[in-house]
Amino acid sequence: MSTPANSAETPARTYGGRSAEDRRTERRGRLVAAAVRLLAARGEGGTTMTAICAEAGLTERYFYESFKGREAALVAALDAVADEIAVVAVAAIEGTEGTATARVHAALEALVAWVDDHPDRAHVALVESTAHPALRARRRELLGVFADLVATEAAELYGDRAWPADRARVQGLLYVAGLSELVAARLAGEVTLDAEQLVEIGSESFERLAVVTD
Amino acid sequence: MSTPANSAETPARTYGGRSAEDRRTERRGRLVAAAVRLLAARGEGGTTMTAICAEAGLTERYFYESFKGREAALVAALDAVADEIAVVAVAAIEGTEGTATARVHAALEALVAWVDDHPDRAHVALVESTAHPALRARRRELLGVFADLVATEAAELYGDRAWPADRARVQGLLYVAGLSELVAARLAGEVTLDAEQLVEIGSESFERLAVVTD
DNA sequence: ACAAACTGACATGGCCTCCTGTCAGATGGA
DNA sequence: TCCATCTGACAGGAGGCCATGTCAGTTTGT
Repeated sequence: MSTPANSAETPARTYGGRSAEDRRTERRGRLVAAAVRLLAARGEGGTTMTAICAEAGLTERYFYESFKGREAALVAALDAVADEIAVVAVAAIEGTEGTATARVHAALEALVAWVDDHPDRAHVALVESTAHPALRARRRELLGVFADLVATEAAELYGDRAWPADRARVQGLLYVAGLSELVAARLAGEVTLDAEQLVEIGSESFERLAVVTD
Repeated sequence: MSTPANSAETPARTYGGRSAEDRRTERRGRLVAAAVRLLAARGEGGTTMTAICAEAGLTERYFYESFKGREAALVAALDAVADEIAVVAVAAIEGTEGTATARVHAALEALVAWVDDHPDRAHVALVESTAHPALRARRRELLGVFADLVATEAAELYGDRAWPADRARVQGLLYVAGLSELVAARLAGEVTLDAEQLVEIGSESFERLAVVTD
């Protein structure tokens, strides 16, 4: 009972001028960043625990400090990239005033610009996210989130002229999935479109799908 | 020079009443079928060479008789399933008379029915096809083929009211990819739609995307 | 200065996979 | 009948990864 507070569980000492928790999260960040780089460079199959540790400059012990296993690290890497994308998309939509068309346009411009600026991370989000069961599960969730986002925006932008509510999520999923495949194909060089054309096609398709015509 | 024809390379003897080539292709077929079953049941990671051989009731030697390695077998399995789908789609389109809308409807009905009748094979085509680099490459090719098919149909069905030619392939890709993700989501139970609703959404989306409105 | 906590390098065991090789038994043609 | 071909079962090495454990050296607080 000499030392009072958190004793056994977290001896909690400062090291290198930083708290235990600080160091711990910094190591986790390095591991996640390393996993993202490896996913981009070597694919899911090459992103082994050993490789992640080597890339991060950390030893295996610290890997298990932050992750239960390889799978958890892969999912964390995907989450990190997905968060970036969500931030970019939401910021563009919320930061733009004007007509519905203009806001959709702005969101797509921001997304395409991000992909062009970060092709490696985009590859992780669009391609490697399908390579492992755990990643696929997470990708499905993320697709659903974006589909809901799209559906919500459609309702907000177009009002009663948008999808009927019961179909919004489904239509949103079709749109989001189709667009992401198109972006992935462009990223892989299989489709040659400049950013402007891609944005144009994306927003035009969105309007055609979202707005009820009859 | 006593025995004349094909000597060293292909001793070519009948066994079990069947020619050498006959037996060889039958074994290959068993291996491919086994690979498809394993892809559906255990996923790409569980579809090892050893497992394929065990499932097919053949030994490793016969595996290498037909395939250069595991990858080749995986691709062959995907091809087998993709061929089925293409046959179903083409047959439905070509076998239906009537309006453009009716033909699109018929094609989607046939595809959805096939998915419902063969959920395992559908899972291989829609989900596991993204699990391995070699499979992804093949999947991309197949998506392109279906996108072109869709683009061609759009032009044939809707004439000048369809996509402009330079965008047809791209728009087709967006549609095909979006639809396949939607079908996959339904297959996974994440989206509850009966076959009729799915067909309706699919054909409606197709018309909205394909037909120029302005 | 000294003990406790922290860090990094390394090694070991267990497991599974790919792939090759060997060997006995079954089948077909001369 | 006899030999060549075909078939199936199995063994085993090489290689990779996961997960854990050990150990010397460094930093911190007392």
